[in-house]
Amino acid sequence: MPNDLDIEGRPSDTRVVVAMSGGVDSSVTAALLADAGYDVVGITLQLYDHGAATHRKGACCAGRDIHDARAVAERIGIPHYVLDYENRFKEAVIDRFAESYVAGETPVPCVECNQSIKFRDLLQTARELGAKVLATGHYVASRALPGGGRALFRAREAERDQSYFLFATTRAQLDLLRFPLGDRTKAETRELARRFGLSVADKQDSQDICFVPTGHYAEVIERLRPGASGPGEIVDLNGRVLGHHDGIIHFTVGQRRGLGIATGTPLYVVRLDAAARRVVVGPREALRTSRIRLREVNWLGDGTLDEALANRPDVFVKVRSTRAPQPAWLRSGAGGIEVELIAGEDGVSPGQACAFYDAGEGQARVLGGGIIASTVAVTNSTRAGQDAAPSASMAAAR
RNA sequence: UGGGGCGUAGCCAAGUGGUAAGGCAGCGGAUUUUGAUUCCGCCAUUCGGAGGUUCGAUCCCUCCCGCCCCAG
Repeated sequence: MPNDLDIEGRPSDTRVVVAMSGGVDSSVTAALLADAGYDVVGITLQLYDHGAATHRKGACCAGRDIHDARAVAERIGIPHYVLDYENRFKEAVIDRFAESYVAGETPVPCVECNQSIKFRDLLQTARELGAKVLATGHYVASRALPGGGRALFRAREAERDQSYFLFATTRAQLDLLRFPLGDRTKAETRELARRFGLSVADKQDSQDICFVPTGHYAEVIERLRPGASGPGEIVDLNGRVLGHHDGIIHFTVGQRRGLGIATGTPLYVVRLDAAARRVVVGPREALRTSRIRLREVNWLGDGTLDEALANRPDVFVKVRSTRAPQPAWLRSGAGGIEVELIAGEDGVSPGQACAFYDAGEGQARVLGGGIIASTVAVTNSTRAGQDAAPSASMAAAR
């Protein structure tokens, strides 16, 4: 009979590696599993230089956090290892992050980190250590499917749900991953932390990009790619020059602040033209997007992606982490997989994630998702350059 | 150097004898395991300058400075 991690055998015979960041969530995850009798091994990844980030509250996996993770492991009596993943983290996450910005996109480093660092590299390490599965403190639910395999669902507490950052998890990875906190609330987690006597019980939630200690991500990019993003023009939808900026990397679609241009009405970044080093701005209405083209699509629903697409399925999508899933159609278009947003969304940026769900509320099943390659405005007559391979937007900019 | 108009925060702008609206920009905070958005707060002891009238002037008068228009 399978135990509560859906694995055959007794907990004590089941080795589980827990990815411990030093925060409350992963600490409680480890404590919970240890308490249930599993053979738990804690692993903390050192992901980046901790010199700069040591004093940063809420940062993950540098100095202070490693310390906290170690203390928790000691407290709950499990072995704990710290692995140096700095190089691979830099290559897989930080460098890509910089490249994405330089290319005029806005990346989601957490997606990349989960996908390659945690669920590929660390998972493999866990297997090598004899673990049946890798558990993390993510707020997302994973359940065994009747016919075999597992499915991913949004967390019980919708505001806490982290499925947006996990859409790229493959089925194979899903089989080897467990998320014990998916059906718990944050309040419960903290309560458990107190009950287990963990020092991190009241530790502040992490936020912002973990490897950007100052909160100024552009500084990091500038250091990694000196001069890659030079100054350029800020133009309106008709190409009229309204001002100048010192680097496209400082902006993202939908952004209002930082433009420094005072017309009587608010201006937002409508799109970025990396080749021409231009920031195109317009009124809020110009932010409305009705269609999104995706790349790197991962399908987690029943059947194959092609089978699903054949039916032009009704789905719900999230194009940002902080909003409830919105109704959409999924289909195969000229340029690949496309998402038609029924109600439209504002400020959708290439490089961001688009996660699919089977419902707009509750613990919807995660059907996968993709990276936003380009967007099409609601009224595309005025904005030919918006739907865009780089060549098209360059042509439109002239 | 004839006539007319205007000069209020970084930009735009209301007020016009009773003690400086608003928008944009900017700054700070809240929210947020991505970027944004959004929300909240702050932002002219002072109205081109100097005098005068008045209990009291951004508002009335005089002069000066600057800008704009028309110009027979």
